[in-house]
Amino acid sequence: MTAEPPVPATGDTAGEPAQRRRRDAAETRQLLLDAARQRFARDGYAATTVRDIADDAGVNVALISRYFTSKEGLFEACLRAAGDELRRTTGQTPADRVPEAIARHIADLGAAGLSSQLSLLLRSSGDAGADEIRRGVLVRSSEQLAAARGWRPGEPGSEQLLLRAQMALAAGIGVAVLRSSIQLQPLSSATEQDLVGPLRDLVDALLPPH
Amino acid sequence: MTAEPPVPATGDTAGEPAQRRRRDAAETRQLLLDAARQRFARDGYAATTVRDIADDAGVNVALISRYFTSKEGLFEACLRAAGDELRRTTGQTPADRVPEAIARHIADLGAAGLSSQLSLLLRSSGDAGADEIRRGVLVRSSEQLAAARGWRPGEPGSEQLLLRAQMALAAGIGVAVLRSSIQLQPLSSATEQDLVGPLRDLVDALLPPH
DNA sequence: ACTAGATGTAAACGTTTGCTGACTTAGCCA
DNA sequence: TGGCTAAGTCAGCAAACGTTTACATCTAGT
Repeated sequence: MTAEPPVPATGDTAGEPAQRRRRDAAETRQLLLDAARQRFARDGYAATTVRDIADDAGVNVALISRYFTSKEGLFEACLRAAGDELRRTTGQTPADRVPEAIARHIADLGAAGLSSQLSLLLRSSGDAGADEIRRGVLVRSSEQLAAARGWRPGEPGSEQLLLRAQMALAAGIGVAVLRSSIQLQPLSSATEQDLVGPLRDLVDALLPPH
Repeated sequence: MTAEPPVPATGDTAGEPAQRRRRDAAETRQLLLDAARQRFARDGYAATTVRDIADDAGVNVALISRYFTSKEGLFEACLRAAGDELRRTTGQTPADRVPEAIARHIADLGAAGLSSQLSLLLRSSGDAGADEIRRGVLVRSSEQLAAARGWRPGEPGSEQLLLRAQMALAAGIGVAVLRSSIQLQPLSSATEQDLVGPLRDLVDALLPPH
């Protein structure tokens, strides 16, 4: 459904961040989105309750239904945000800088970290619509990654390259989850510097620079 | 009434021999275990209901509490079974055959497949005890994997090797999940032969044969 | 200043969840 | 056979879930 909540009238007094309104639909929406992304990424969809999210955001539960129609709608919004972020990374990164970019994503364990957006991508919601969004995000990201190493759609024999790009993506997501969600040591406490070397080896082995 | 040993120790899953006891605690336990492993791996812990599991196993719900105390107890039992299986693979495999072994695990997409046991390892239950078991399984498996490439506990500078082994494990689990749970194409329909090559490159890059 | 609509609140709805206790039935031995 | 115990069934509880409804309060435009 394209159920759009009452459009947050942010058009007024644009570019006025200093003046924080006490009632700001756009800000409330964003608070919910941030809280939900963290919860969904860390605990999974089913284990996360809408009351948890609302409490984290410091906001009333009913506003989830108001702004995102339902819990599923909120999850889909999180997926889209994570997909945009990921595509931005894999898209506008020079081919030889991909391992560093992935390492930066994975290493960022902060509360609002990019790592949680990676973990989000393998949390299933049980909702068919969300699954489709997630697949689309992953397909596009892996295609961008493969393209950076010479893959062209439909080219014979290039299926192998796409497969290898997807495995590299899977590896990155796996590392992100074992770090943030499972908290496996010493992987969990490794720094970005610790990760970038092995990741470079990994990516270069799967996708040889051409 | 033909006398039958009290515990037939049934090993088969589907094959229904004519002489199946109508009341067999050991078999019922195993039916529940198999059904639970599949459900937990595919849908996650929180999204799986005990009624779902019982229905899949063709067994009454109350028997879960009887045989496994609780839903969490059943999950922990699944985790232990998956851990034994994984440790058996990483443990008694020659160092240079590790990629093949991992590929075999990942490629097995059957209903009672080994792949689902890999996916199980990154499903969180929200239970502290289960999380500890999972961490233990992953730590031991990664140590075995690292040891096969020369890692020795406590040796200075070998932390790097363990880290790389955990990343290889993470990569394998990530691939398994994207294949079975997310169903990402073409990764999902790749055969064992398709996977073993890239996996060999991946493992060798992370853990150079010494 | 007044009002209409946007924004937020509180409480409850109906459903589903994991789990339990009392019950019935099958299997086995004396 | 009779009877005792293991194995399985059944109905239902209390809590938690997502969602909705009715209401209160703030903000913006006139």
